[in-house]
Amino acid sequence: MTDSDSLARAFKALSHPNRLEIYREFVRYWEQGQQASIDEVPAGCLLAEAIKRLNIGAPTVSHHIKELVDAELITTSRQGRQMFCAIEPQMRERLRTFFESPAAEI
Amino acid sequence: MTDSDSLARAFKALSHPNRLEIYREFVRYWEQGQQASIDEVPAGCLLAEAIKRLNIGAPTVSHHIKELVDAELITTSRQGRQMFCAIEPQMRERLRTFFESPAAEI
DNA sequence: GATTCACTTCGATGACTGTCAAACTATGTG
DNA sequence: CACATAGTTTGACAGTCATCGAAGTGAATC
Repeated sequence: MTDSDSLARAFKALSHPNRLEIYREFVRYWEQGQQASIDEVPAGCLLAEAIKRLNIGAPTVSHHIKELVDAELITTSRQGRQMFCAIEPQMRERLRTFFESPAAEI
Repeated sequence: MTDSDSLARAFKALSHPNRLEIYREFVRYWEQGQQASIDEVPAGCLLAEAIKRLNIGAPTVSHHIKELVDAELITTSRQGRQMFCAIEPQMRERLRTFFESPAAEI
């Protein structure tokens, strides 16, 4: 996969308002977690909230999260029946530098 | 339009490899122009090249450029029958800061 | 072991997208 | 005016996407 392809894939994952909202909300939770020195976020409360706030069903949220994972924007893990999500700092950084020098391939 | 909507729109515009390539190529030309202290790029040569390199037709390129304009990633103007394109620095900066603090609304 | 919980997978559907060929517009050139 | 150039608009089509309801899975709880 070329550099442009993986970038395009990440942008695509963020190209839908609902998915972008989910990503932003993860970042919000995640940043709180960082302050408390844990690096993962229990997804449950967020997902339940996202389902309510964004007015979409659980299957759709599940699908959106998969896309975020496939685009390497987040990672997930499980403990029991809870899902945990973490931001992928590398991709976030890659995307930030893209807008500093969009022409540069990495 | 909410903050998330306009961000999502910009990401969508960059979510297709061909469109991303066109944007990157504009940035490349634009940065050369900046050094020569002009702020616009004659699109002609680029578009002809894009059509060849990316193997897509003129109507498709035209369509892609419109999407980039609608997303406020670039602006266009005309002189005679040549089109000129310029990068929108505000949007580029907005997107860069997004990846610094994705949760922050602006 | 039956039930609840927290998702996930499947199948379907309506909407959107990328692409092209053909026809069009507007500007410059002989 | 006729013709070429540079890009646009239109209409169509195949492919992708967001969403849902229904059914499934695997872990905790009773």
